[in-house]
Amino acid sequence: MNTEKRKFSQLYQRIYDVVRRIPSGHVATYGQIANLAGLPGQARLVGYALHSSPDHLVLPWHRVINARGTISLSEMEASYHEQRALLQSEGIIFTNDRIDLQRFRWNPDMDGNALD
DNA sequence: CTGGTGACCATTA
DNA sequence: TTAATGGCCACCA
Repeated sequence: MNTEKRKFSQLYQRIYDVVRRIPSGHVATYGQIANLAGLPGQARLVGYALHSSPDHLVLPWHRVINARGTISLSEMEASYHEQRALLQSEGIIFTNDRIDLQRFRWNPDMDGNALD
């Protein structure tokens, strides 16, 4: 129906879907999300989708960072500090504004299967 | 239709 | 280590 302003395409939904699966205490990169959403090489789209992510969708958007392990926002923006605070509250550790991806990156394979 | 933009990324120097 | 470059393509004016 076109009466409803279609701000998000099915593509966005796919992206939001993956983002929703990131567990607390872990992070994923934009590229990683793109791959899991079946959109390889479309990291930028993930960023775009999150940027325009509507408020009524409750997403763990703060768990998505760039491949360098840093927050992709300007420190001048309030959302930067918000993201950082949220991550820290989940146990993520920042070292010089950088997160150790080796340690905190979400591994979707062990999402549900405990293969300890 | 066209052109500019971007919460990105891998590669190269 | 940082900096520059090309690629990617949905979205928007």
